[in-house]
Parts: sequence; C-alpha cells; structure tokens
Amino acid sequence: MDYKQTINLPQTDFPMKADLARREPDILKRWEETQTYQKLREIAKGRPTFILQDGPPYANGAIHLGHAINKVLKDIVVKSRSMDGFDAPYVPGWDCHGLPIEHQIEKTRGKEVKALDPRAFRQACREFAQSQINGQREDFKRLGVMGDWDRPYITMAPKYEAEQLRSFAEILRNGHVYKGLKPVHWCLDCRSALAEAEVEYEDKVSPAIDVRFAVKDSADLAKRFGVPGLKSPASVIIWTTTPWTLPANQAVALGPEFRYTLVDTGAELLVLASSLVDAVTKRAGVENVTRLAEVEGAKLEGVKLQHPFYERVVPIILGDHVTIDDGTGAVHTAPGHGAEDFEVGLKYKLEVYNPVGSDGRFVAGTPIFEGERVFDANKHVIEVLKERGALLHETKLNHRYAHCWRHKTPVIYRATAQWFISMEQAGLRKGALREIAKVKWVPGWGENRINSMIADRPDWCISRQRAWGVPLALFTHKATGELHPRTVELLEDVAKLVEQGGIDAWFDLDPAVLLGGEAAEYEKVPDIMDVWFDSGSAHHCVPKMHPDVKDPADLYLEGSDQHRGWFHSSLLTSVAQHDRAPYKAVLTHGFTIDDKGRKMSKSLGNVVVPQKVIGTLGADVLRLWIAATDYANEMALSDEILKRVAESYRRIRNTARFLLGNLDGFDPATDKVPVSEMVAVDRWAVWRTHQLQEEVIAAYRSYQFHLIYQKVHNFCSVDLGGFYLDITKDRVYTTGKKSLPRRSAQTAMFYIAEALARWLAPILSFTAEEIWRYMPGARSESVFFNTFFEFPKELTQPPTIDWDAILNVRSAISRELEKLRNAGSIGAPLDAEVDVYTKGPLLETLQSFGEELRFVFITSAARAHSADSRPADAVAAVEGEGNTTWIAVKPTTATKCVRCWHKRPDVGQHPNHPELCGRCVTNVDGPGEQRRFT
RNA sequence: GGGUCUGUAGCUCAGUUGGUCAGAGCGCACCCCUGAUAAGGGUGAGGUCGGAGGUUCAAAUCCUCCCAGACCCA
Repeated sequence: MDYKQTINLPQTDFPMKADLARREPDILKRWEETQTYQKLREIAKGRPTFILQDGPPYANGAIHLGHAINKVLKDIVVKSRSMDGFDAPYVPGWDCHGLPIEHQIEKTRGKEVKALDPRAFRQACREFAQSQINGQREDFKRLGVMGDWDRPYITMAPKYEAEQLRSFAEILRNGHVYKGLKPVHWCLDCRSALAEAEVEYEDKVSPAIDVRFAVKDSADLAKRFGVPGLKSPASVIIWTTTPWTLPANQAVALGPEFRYTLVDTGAELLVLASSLVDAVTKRAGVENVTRLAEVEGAKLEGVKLQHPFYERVVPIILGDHVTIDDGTGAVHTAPGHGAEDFEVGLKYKLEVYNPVGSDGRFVAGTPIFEGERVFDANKHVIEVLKERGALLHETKLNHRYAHCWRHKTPVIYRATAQWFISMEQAGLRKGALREIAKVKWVPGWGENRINSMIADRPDWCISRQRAWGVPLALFTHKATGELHPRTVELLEDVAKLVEQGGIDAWFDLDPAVLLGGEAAEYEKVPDIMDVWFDSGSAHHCVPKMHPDVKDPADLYLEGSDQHRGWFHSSLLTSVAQHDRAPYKAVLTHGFTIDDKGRKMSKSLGNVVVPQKVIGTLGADVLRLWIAATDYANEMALSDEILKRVAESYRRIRNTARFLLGNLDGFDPATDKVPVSEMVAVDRWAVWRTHQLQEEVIAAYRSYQFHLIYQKVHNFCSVDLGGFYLDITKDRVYTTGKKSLPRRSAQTAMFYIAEALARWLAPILSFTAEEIWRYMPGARSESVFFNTFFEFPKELTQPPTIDWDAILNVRSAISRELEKLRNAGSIGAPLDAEVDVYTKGPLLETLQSFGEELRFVFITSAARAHSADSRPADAVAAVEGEGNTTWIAVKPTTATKCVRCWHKRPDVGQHPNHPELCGRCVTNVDGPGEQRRFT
C-alpha cells in the first residue's frame, strides 16, 4: 500500500515565488477596478477619524527614493490607523507654482513668452505641472500607496488659489502683514527676491580688503583709549569681501565684549581687535608695531568715522554678530545689503540705503559708481580706495558665498520694497512658539529644532517678482503706497473671481471692476506670493475642497528638512490665521544615504532608483525596507541591504504560504475547533500570536515600524519556523484529514494567518492582499476592509503550561543531537531518542505529556525522569534555579515507520499494516489518535 | 563656522531611570533533511558598543574633547 496518499501534505496555489514585479500590477488593477479606496471610505464611515495631511511634492520631475519613502511611510500610517479602527482618508496633493516650473517653460518656450504673453506662459506652466502630476501619480500608485488619486488637491486649482487668498485675507486682517524695505537675497538673473530655500552656498573667489575708516575726532579716540593724545591720524580697519557694498556703508560695528587695541605702525594709528593685530599687520606688511592701548569694544561706541570716499560720517556701533575669527574685528555695516546689518541698523536707526537697482547696477545719481554692475564695481571701488589712501591691504579669498539655486550665479543682498508677514507686530512668533509646545513631535528633538528656527527667524518675505504663482492681490495707493482701506473685502472679491477664472482673473483684471471710480488712484501689486505660502495654507485650503480632510490634522509627516519648510510655513500661516497649529503631531524621517553613510548623489554613483527596485524586486520589497529602517536617522540603502530585505521578505512569504498550505481542506465555518478542545501547543501558538499582535499594534500606534519588521520576522523564523510549525507539521500530515488533532492545528494556523495578513497589510500591501485571497472561509473583498484580528477571548489568556521551560529543554536537546549528528550516528532527529532528567514542575509537565512528549523534540522517543535517576552519561544541559536538567540522547534502534518516519518498537505488530507504527495504524485504519498536548 | 541629530557584530535593529547590557533576527561557516523543496531544521564563529579622556565602587548607558556622517543655517 502506498501510505503516502494518506499523508496530508500542504496544498495551496499561493505561489512560493513572489514574482512581485509582475504580480503587483494585477493587484493594483483590481484595487482600481473595484474601487477599493472608495469602498474603504464607506466601510470606515462613522469611525473616529485620523487625518494625515499630505505635504504636497513639487510637480516637477520623476519621483526619487525620498518621495518613495515619504509616501510609503504615509501609506503605512494611514493603513495601520485604518486597521486600528479609524476612518483614515488620504488625499494626496501637489505643489504646482514656483520658479522651477517657470524655468522649465522658459527652457522650452524661451524667456520672451513670459514678458510678451504672460497668460500663455502661465497656461504652459499649468499644462506642464499637470503632466508632471500625472507622471508622479502613476509612480506613487505603483508603490501601493492607497488614496484618493482621482481627486487630489493641487495648489493650482482655482478653488485652491481662491482659498489661499482667503487665508491671506484673514492673516492680513489679523494684522500680520506689512510692506517694508528690507535687504533680501536678490538674484541679478531672476531680477527677483529669493527665498532662503532658493539660495545655496558655493565657492566663490572674492576680493578681500582691509579698509581704513579715519577717525574724525582724535581727541575723542584718545580719551576712549585713555591715552594723552594721538600723534598720527588714526583709522578703524574694516575687512570686507564685498567692496561694492561700501557706497552703502552706514556704520562700523564692533563686538561689545571683544578687546580692541590702538596700534602704532610708525606712520599711522590703527584700531584692531586685539587678537587680530598680528594677523592684520602682518598681511598689511607692517613691521614694528607698537600697542599703545587696549579697550573693550563697548567703550568705542559712537566714535565718528569718515567714510572712505563719500562725504559721510558714520558711527561706530556695537553688534553681537561681530566675530573675531577672521577680518579685523570691525565690521563694515550697510543695512541695505545685509541681514545682520539691517537688524543692527534698526537699533541705531541707520538708513536702509540701497543704491543698487534690480538689474544689479548702481542707480542714477550714485556718486562715482553710477551705472556700474556691482560685481564689476569691486575693482573700481578698490581703485578709489587706493586713490584716497584708504586701502590698507588687498587680496583674494575663496569662500562659501550665496548663489541662486537656479542660475548658479552669486546673489546679492539688496533692500527693496517687499511684503512681509511680521513675526512680532501681531504676536506671530509668540503664538507659534506657544503652539509648538502643544504639538507632539516624533522624534522629540524635532520640537527643539523648529523652536529655535521660529525663535530666530526674521520676518517672512512673502512677495516674489515672478509670473507663475498666486497673486499678492492687493491694491496700493499710487501716491502714498498705502493699502486700500477695504483690502480685506477686496481680497474676497478677488477670491471669487479667481475661483471662477483662476489666477489669470487677477492678472487680467481691470481695477475699475472692483474699485470703480477709485481705480485711477490705485494700482495692482504685481507680485506673486512665495510658493511656501501656497503649500503652507493647505491646512485651510484642502478641507474647503475635500470634505474628507479636516483642520487641524492629526499628523503631518515629511522629511526632516521640512522643519524649515512645510512644517514651518504651515505653522506660521495657521497661527497667523487661526492662532493655533495646523497639526496635532509631526513626524519626520531622515534622508537616504548609502551603506557607507554618504548621501546619495549622481557623482558618487550610489543612487538607488525606486522605479528600478520596483521593476525588479517589487514594491513590497522596497516597502519592507522602508518599514524595516529606523526613519528617525538617516536611511541607508544599497544593493546588499536590498538583498537582505528581499531574503527577509521570502521568509515571511514562505511562512504565510506554509500556513495556507496546511489550511487546505479547512473551512472555518464548520471545522474550527472550540478552544476547550484544542491541543495545548496550538493554544500556546495562538496566545503567542496574540501577544505579538499587542506589540505590533503598539508599534504601529507609536510609528515604530522597524520594530514590527523585527518582531514579525523573528516570529516567523523563531516561534513558527523554529518551533511551532516544525513540530506541528507531523501532526497535520499524519493524523486523519478531519481528525480533531489536525483540525486543532488548522484552527490555530487559521487564526495565525488571519492575524498575520492584517499585520502585514500596511507594509506588505500587495502580499497581504494576495494572502487574503488564498485564505479559507468567507471574507471581505480586501484585507484593508478589516481591522486587526480579534482573537477568541479564551486564547488571549496565558497558558498554564510553562512552554518557555520546555523550549529551553528543547534547545538543549538540539545541541546534544547535533553532537550525534556530527559524529555520524544520526541524521534526522527522528533517528534518535531522548531521556530528560529533571524535577519539580518541569518534570511534572514533561511527564504529563506522556507519549506526546516526543513530538515536541521531533525524536522517535522521549521520556522524562526524575533527576535522581539520571545515568552517568547524562549531560547537564539546562541550569535552572537550583534545578539542573540532564539530558541523554542516543540513536534509536527501532524500525522506521514508512508512513510517519518515526522509529518505533511497535512497527510491524499489525498484520494488515506490517510497515506501520501503532499510531499510524489507528490514524489510517482506526478511530485515530488522541492529542492533548502536542 | 553655527544649530539639531546619528554612530552597538558583515546587514537591519533591541538594549527602560548607569550595576548578568554585550542581545535578537538575517547573512556567513559547518551539519542534517528531502513529505514547506529555487523550501525547511540544527550547531557555531563574529562586536574592546566610532575614538580618547573623565565622573563613579560600577558606563554602551552621565560629562568633555576628537573623528565620521546627515539635515538645516551662515
């Protein structure tokens, strides 16, 4: 007889080979065709909501790994909240306005279009942005990210633009907006102000000069230094790398705490920071200097200096921004050309003087330098200084200098009329700082970080001199420059127009339409708003457009750079508008690096392209990597790491497959075994699974996905593969197909699979959905329509048997068996039999297992005895508390049962089944065996 | 240059308030199985916890400095 036919081997169509690259698109198609996301919204209706507000990616270019990480993390959060019983919608967004898109269009259509036909230019921008959105959307979907992809929010939607204006109107009404003259980063090529984010720092060679500012009143200086009188003319020496800013000089700043020395070179007297005297005089080629006196900077405040080439007297002022790392310790101050200069200038009421036009040339009427380009003027300034005898020293310096991120050209600081959101005038900074403290920041240091940024930041310049963006829809009085008194109402009028006709409605607007007779007195502000305001007002705009999204959101989740970006701009607009934060919690993730800890860059050739990973290993493997990596730090990815992840994936997949295979022929509706009748180890397995689920859910709630990966993988390898499934497969294979022992195991495996599929769903979305389809029993269309598995209550109670102790004995036996194996005495553990010598509760437990004990160790025989009766050759294997367990293993001499492969003395005792052991006889040709423990 | 943060076995991660805290899984090596089979099981070797000082009876865990890296800023 061929007993093999009586063995219940695993049977499932769930493929071992994932073939994700090929199979995932099919699942994707089904999600789309069956409207899985939309159905989920219906199913989740009425539950408590969890709102993750999407930070919109910029609608330009193919998605890279950073996008993938961000979207997948969001997807994991949303899906896990959904499975945890929340209604968690996800409305993706795109950021559409701004310079990069303008540049794309300029590249293809030429710069002229922008000036000649701005309407057509904006239309081209719009179409370009839409095409980018379409491309990115497909890639995001392919990652398995589930959301309302048919109804995303895009910042160039007329409704969004209109709502943004309404948000701005409220901010203005709340008194945060002002028009000011202020130095801003100015790109000579853009002819526009740049946001901080649009500036990058690159090496540049600049002239570095030491310049004399002659002291007007020698007697005053002498007094301040406490010397009787000065025998030579004295100068304060400043050091600068931007000679062209000297025409705008209004003061010389010293550090109040630093010490300054009056130096006699023989020919003249110089005032220098004491610690820099040697360096300066050395480079100036001065020998034999005499230090006449020393005094702290604060003592020199107010000393009058002669501007080196203009008829202008400028004061010595004090500033904390002065350093003595290099230079002279005296800082040339031009409030029209520097942020710190501007700040300190405010204190001393210095003029914000800016003689430079938007084209980067000195304006008409600028003495000496009129019409010259600023960087070219450097040379001329130096010549003039030389002529006037004001140049002490000149050299070149290679240093980091601000450049336009787009043009890669050096930018300047230039004071211009700009619109600002004030950090102080209506308490914005104070409010924002207060709100930061109320938000939960994950990881915690994020709070510290954004706090210091808000605490230190200057007012927010929100105006841009560009074409592709939401207009700063204001009317100012032609003569006074004042805002129209009905500005807030007018903004609402404009918003209505924009809602219908988009931003073109403003640009095309005849002011008379809104202002009537006043139109002649007012002009439209031509500026557009900083794009950061666009996305920053999403908390207001999106809920107005999409009923699923609410304000404030439960979570914002972006890369750590967004502390200065979107987290920051959103906080400011929200506090300015509503006096509260737009989010209850903020989660940040790090950036990708390679396995050597370096950032990914084309030049290093270490860039991992998500599309390529998806096309080979599959999106689920990429998702698993994202989940497995602790996003709080940098996230390292390389081919090796990917290989490891793919291996882990296979382990998890195969575990699921084996569970499914053993569930062949199991119908939970009729075959589930009542808990009271389940075999003890099956109950243990379910209990253990439940325990793990508690940990998994806790980790999802605290966004610690990498722990889930560790725990679940560990569970599959150790608890299941290394123990439960290993010892149970004998029972599933050899007992009767419908027998209680087998059904008990199937019941446990069924529960385990039910739980496992749900744990995996937020991370391995494709695979979980695939598993779901192969699960027995009636079930919903998608795994995502479920919440985490609810175990039968009785199975969540801890078992009375001390399985940990048994597992200790088991691993000790494994070590002993390994010795036999290496000695060539046995191969499989079934070739051996084992005697365990112990005492106390462990002995009682093991003995209570009786004949079933051998199944725990997968040996052909196993017996438990009192420790006292141990033979001399037993090995002390488990050290317990005052209780050592001894083990003796040996090859068994019994005959192998052809059916169950155990070597049993009762093989051959049954005349009809001479090759079988007694257990198999009853399973094949009798009532079947009983199992209580294993 | 400044701010924030990170650095535990080849890889991914655990290590609560300092005192079995030097761990897990994977990978690797070797062995076994061939009824999860391009699977499965077992055993084992790997780390002076980035480095150097210091505090303490005791530090991966606290302090200082240094090195490397990331983000933001200048």
